[in-house]
Parts: sequence; C-alpha cells; structure tokens
Amino acid sequence: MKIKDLLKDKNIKFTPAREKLLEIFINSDKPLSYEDIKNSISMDKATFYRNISKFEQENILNSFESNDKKRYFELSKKPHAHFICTICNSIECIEKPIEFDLENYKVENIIIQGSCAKCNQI
Amino acid sequence: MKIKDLLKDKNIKFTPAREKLLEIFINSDKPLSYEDIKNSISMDKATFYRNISKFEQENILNSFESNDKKRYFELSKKPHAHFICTICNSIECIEKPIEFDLENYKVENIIIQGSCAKCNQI
DNA sequence: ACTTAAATGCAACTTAGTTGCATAAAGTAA
DNA sequence: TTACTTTATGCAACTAAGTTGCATTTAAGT
Repeated sequence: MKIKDLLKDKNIKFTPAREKLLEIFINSDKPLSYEDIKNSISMDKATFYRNISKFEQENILNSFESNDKKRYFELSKKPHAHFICTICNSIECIEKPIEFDLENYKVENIIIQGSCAKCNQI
Repeated sequence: MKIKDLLKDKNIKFTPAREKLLEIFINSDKPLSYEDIKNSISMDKATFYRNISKFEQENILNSFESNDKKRYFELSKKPHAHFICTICNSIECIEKPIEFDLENYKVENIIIQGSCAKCNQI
C-alpha cells in the first residue's frame, strides 16, 4: 500500500478516488490532462482539479500548459524536458540532458516545441 | 513605410489597425498577449485574433502558450528560448544558446519554466 | 467614383478550469 | 461501534481566453 503511506506522509486523507488517480499517473510514461483521464476514472472534474492542486502543493505532481490550452500533469520525479509537437499535439518526455547556463534562475521544466519525428516523415 | 511593404509582400491588405498592431510587436523586446496590448490599441479581440492568425500563417509572428493560460506572440526573428517565471509569470527572451540533440525533430521554440532571478532573491 | 473582396465590430458561443454549496465519507476519540 | 469533526465529493453555476456568424465598413484595383 505505497499510495496510502505516501498520502499519510503528506497529511492528505486517503480516498479510493485519490488512489485511483495516483495509480494512473504512476502507470503513465507521459504527462496527462484531465481530458486524457476522465474516461478511466469516475471523478467529477471539480474533484479532479482540487485533488491535482493538492498533489501539486505537496510536490507529488507537477504540471505545465501545453500548446492545446490544456494543462498536463505528471509525477514529480527527476526533472526532464518535454517535446510538444505543434502539429499532432503529442507530448514526449526527453531523457537526454539539455545544456545551458542561467545564473540565479531555478529551472523546473523545459518544453521544446516543434514538429516531432513522426510528423516530419510525412 | 516598411510595414506597408511587408504586408504587400505577403499579400495582406494594409489597414491602419494592422500597422498599429505590428508596430507594437516591433517595439517590444518580449512576447505579448492580447491582454498586454488591448489598452494600447482600439481593436476588437475578434479582429486582434484574426489578424494575429493571419500573421502567424505568413510567418510574421509566432506564438506559444504561457503558464497563465494566455497565448503570447512575438515577431518571428531568429529562434531563441524563453524563460517563464512560474511565480510572477514574467516572460524573458533568452539569447544564450541551448545545446541538445534531437534527431529528426524540428525545434521551433524552447520554453524554460522556473523561478526568475528577481523572484529568487526575495 | 465604382466595384468587389476582404476587414472590422458586435454579440453569441466554446471550452478548460474554478467556485459555492449541500451531502457524503474519512479519521479520531470515547 | 458510535458519535463527532473535518475534509472530500458531485452538481451546477460561473469565469475568462479565444472563436465564430453575420451585418457593416473599408482597402485597393478598374
């Protein structure tokens, strides 16, 4: 029962809905929006966003706005970049390191926009 | 009359409203949203977005979604990265080069999210 | 000036996300 | 278990950036 412990540790009440929600993120290899999830879970969108917001406060999840006006959420593991295709709107996690130096700036996320390999070959 | 020539070249009708709009982007050193501009110009938002859309099609402007659910537009000059502060929502252009390699991907924009130098010193 | 295709403004609409409120369910203590 | 308090949930109404339909105005070639 890892999720139960995690929530207890963060002082967040355990509910079946929250467990289900976190399981979905644990089993995903890319960021997800409410739209992506709503069919796999019976949870009102108000509840979804309130839970997400709580998880973000506790640093369990982090998020960013994509190009399609939707917010995408993922587990806060080690920071990495994301590629967002402006043609098909797909989002991929980029594991390769990205080098640059910005003094006094704290970097939380990097988003690279362009056309993905799949869209370029068409 | 550089703007007049630019529009003629792209086969876009010249109007005073479009001239004013482009002047604002020419004189800005950072991307702007409709919100940023609406007080400096008497143009309905429908007209604004239709013009912007035309300018993007003709590659005069390019745009990206920020963290505040607003779309930001800037002149298409040489590609460069943007730093978006998740605390104060400010946007800065980053001129320093950023190194990474992604084969078969075409990069159009890079967005770095985090906390800016100003917010970090507080 | 005349004509026509495109630009504009207005209002109504769309949609992701938020808020208020009544009800239900979790957690704690007896 | 039960009683009690706090928090979570669902519903509906709302918000705000951006879009669309349509009637009117304007740019620009003849």
